Amino acid sequence: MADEQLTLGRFLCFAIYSANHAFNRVYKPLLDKLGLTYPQYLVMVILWEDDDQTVGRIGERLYLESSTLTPLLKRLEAAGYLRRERDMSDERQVRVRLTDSGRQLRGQAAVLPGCIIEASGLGIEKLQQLQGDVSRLRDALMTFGQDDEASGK
Amino acid sequence: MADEQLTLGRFLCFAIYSANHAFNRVYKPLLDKLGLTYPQYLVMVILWEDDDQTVGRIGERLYLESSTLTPLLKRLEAAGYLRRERDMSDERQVRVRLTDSGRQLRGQAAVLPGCIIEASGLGIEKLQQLQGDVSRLRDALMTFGQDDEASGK
DNA sequence: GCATATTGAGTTTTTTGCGATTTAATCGTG
DNA sequence: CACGATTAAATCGCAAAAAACTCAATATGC
Repeated sequence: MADEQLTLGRFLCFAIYSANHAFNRVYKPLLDKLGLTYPQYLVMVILWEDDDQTVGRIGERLYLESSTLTPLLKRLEAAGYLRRERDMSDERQVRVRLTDSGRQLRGQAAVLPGCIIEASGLGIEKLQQLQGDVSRLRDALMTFGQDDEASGK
Repeated sequence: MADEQLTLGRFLCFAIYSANHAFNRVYKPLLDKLGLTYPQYLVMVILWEDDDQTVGRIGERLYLESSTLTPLLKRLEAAGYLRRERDMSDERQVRVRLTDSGRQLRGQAAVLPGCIIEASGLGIEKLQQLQGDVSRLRDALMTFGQDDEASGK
């Protein structure tokens, strides 16, 4: 029973870990053409959905700290895809906005999700269900972490 | 239809990406006590299952290249958990073997999977099903990548 | 038996990611 | 208003991961 749990628990985390790698490998050649890395692509996706967000808000959605995002955003700024400007009314915040070049990239990136769906070899329903299950798992894991902090300290 | 695909494909990869992060965060405090990182833990798990493997074989099972594994294995060697020795009969290969200290670590790591199962908040059946689904997704993505190389080049 | 191809690890460099600390701006309270 | 507390982002230092490339050992073809 204990051994059974051992095996199961180990393998779900490994399945997620290796599936993440596999996604990376499929995305890599496609993203190379756009000059983006995978985390950079995720930031662009967020901005294509809602332009003009603060660093903190982007971090909330991607679960990343400012220490990770700041250099990443600077690289995207250097590539000409976005601008970083202090908010007028609250100068602690930095607002991130797409440039024309960044908006144009969206068209070129539009083929990506289709490629991924094809590569997954799964139907839309199954993909949708998996996305829901994995997202709920993530939320449970994150909640657990917070509980731990609250009770442990 | 095209837009629907866009959203789905994007979010499944993000669900996996963020779930992987969440696993990392849950594992981190537990692994810190053992002086291991998450990928280092995965290597140890493989060696606990089958000791005395080559770098290449470990890479096959974890889907990692030697460029990733070599530095990682050197750190584990420096920590005293394993030894790396050239194979006598084929000196291109390096055989990786646990030390006594590395074998002892298994006992301390035994609590981890239970913690992860608890953190996931899911039942054994659901975990098992998810593990299967995500593993199959990974295999499909990897097969696609290989097809791509074979036909594309 | 020798030249070439292939294989297996290692090296180098860039990006990612986190924790701890720092700086600057804003908020609250007296 | 002024003081300290809080917030947002940036910086620094570090470990890790991934890709491109190199190097050495073995295998293969002639």
